[in-house]
Amino acid sequence: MPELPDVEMARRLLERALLGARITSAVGSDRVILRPGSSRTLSRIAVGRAVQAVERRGKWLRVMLDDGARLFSHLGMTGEWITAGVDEPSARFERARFEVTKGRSRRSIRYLDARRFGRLLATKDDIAAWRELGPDPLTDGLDVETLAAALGRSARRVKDALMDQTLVAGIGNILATEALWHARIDPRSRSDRLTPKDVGRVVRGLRNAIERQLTAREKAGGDEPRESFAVYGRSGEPCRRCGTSISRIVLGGRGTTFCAHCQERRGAR
DNA sequence: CGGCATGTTGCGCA
DNA sequence: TTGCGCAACATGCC
Repeated sequence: MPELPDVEMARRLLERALLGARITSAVGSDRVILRPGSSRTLSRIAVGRAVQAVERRGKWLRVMLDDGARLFSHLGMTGEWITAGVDEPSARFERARFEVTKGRSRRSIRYLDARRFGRLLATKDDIAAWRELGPDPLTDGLDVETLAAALGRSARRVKDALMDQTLVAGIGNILATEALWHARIDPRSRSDRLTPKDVGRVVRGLRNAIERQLTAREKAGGDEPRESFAVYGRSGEPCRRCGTSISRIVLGGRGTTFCAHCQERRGAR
């Protein structure tokens, strides 16, 4: 379930469970997810440590430990964190588990991941993927100047540029699709052909899409209600603005829906 | 059975 | 060098 809003929900859950807690056990049951580390690395770095902060940047989570070491979590396509009682049996697709104590209470925090595209890393320093992340729209804020500069440097399709984690962090296929619909810009537009006004609309489109997905999750408690999407997954349905049937194309191997009538193309191809 | 999937990386080609 | 398609990763679900 992972794009920025989902990862933010995961961050809040981990913060409630881990902040101020001490890790008494850490076990990973899947080398793919721990790669290039191992369950031994994970427990060696995490066990005995207290958690000082649970942060998110884009789709990455960073758990800061009291000796300066850190845990990084990326949810891939199907990753999920849950909390459980220490005696509860393993959940389906459970790949790693932490046990923590906070005051007198003991909790078990578990990482689930069906497809195993996610990552769980224990390191002494920040990893490259974290360092190379662009500004996060929620924690760093999104400003038109910065985005305009980033988009202006490349002739790529604007949708691909928005999903480039080094330009802006946390935008995936859903948010990019939704934001461009809100902005009324064709996803195939060249990113360097957007006017400053266009970039302003993209920024508002992103804020709008992020905000409504976060709210939808806060309300529903879990899954992303498809109801909260304006165009994503709605090919063939009428555009909510103009009624035109929503188109579906494939860009960079990803399904892309848009309204061919009210999302205008910038830059011919 | 076929098609699709919220992510990332690496390869080959133009 | 840049942009882009595509396969791979490993699996679930409709």
